[in-house]
Amino acid sequence: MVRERIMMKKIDNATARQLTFSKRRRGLFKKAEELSVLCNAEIAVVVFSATGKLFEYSSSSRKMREDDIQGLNLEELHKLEKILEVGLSRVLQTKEERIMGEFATLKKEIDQLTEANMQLKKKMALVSQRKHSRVFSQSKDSIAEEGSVNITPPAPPSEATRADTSLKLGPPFSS
Amino acid sequence: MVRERIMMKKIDNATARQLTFSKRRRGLFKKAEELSVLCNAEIAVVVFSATGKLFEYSSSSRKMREDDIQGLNLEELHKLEKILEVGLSRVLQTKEERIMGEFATLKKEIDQLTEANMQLKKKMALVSQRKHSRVFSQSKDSIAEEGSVNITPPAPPSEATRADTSLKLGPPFSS
DNA sequence: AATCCTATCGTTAGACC
DNA sequence: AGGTCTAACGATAGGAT
Repeated sequence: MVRERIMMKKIDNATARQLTFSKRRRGLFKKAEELSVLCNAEIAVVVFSATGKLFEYSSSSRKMREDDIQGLNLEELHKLEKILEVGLSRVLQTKEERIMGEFATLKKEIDQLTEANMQLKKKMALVSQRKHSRVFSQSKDSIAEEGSVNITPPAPPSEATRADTSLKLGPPFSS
Repeated sequence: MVRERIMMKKIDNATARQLTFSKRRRGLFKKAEELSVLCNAEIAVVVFSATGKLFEYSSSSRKMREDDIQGLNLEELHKLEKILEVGLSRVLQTKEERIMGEFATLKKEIDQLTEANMQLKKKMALVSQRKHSRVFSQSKDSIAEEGSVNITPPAPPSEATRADTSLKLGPPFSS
């Protein structure tokens, strides 16, 4: 078991690559932590895996503190501003698209359920009629009974929906 | 020269600390680069030194690429959005303050120069008078001569100035 | 996928330039 | 400040669990 020198190129074997990613990511975060402690520096590290998962390290509980930014000159501020602007706009745009996608999925689901509900109502009406012929009259208004599927139609998605990307989100939808 | 084990706390000696900061920062960026290459990951590292200087590494020429963000779920997007929002607002605010400070400094300088200029004009007028008494008449309109200090008064800073923080910046002012 | 193990590689403290 | 050198420390590939 001779340890071989690592070539600096993408690891071919997917399993080995994933393992290395996990190990070296921890190593990187540790190095960042050490640098931050030893030299009193403020550090943020953002890692996107090839599969798109986000990993993040920040030396001071995920924030760019007042103090850290104070010392920067205008050139540095300008540079950082641009980085953050691009990042934020990308994130906002992706988030909006994602939300729209979720809306579309939900709407589809609702349509399908609504359709299913209608079918059930029809069936129910038929059963009700047959019952009626054998026994006696029931009110036609109270079609919905215990155990039936009944859905309140949602408000139709308006133009305004699209603009609001800062919704208070509940537990995340899985992607 | 026995190398001692490093204690994980802030290095007391300022010189040694600076040296370690420089070395380990390079090391950290190298590790980030390696991880990015080996595992096809997208990585950004932001380091603020204790003195406030900014150092930045990004695996793909300072950008959060479309692809990196695409894979994130809503929770991750929300998280990243918040990080970037806070960072950006801090940066923008600091930049604005910095620019306002620079404006104040420049205005002060201008006031001083204007004052100096007035004094020089007075002196010039006196010299001119004395010359006149010894030689002969000069037009009183052409007070400004080669070698004299003359400043065009700037437009007074308006309210509008404060709002514009996205000025096209030239070479940075030193801080 | 995370953790342990360990031989080995890579990083870096300390010294000098 | 920055680069070089080197011994030793720390990270990690490969393997096992």
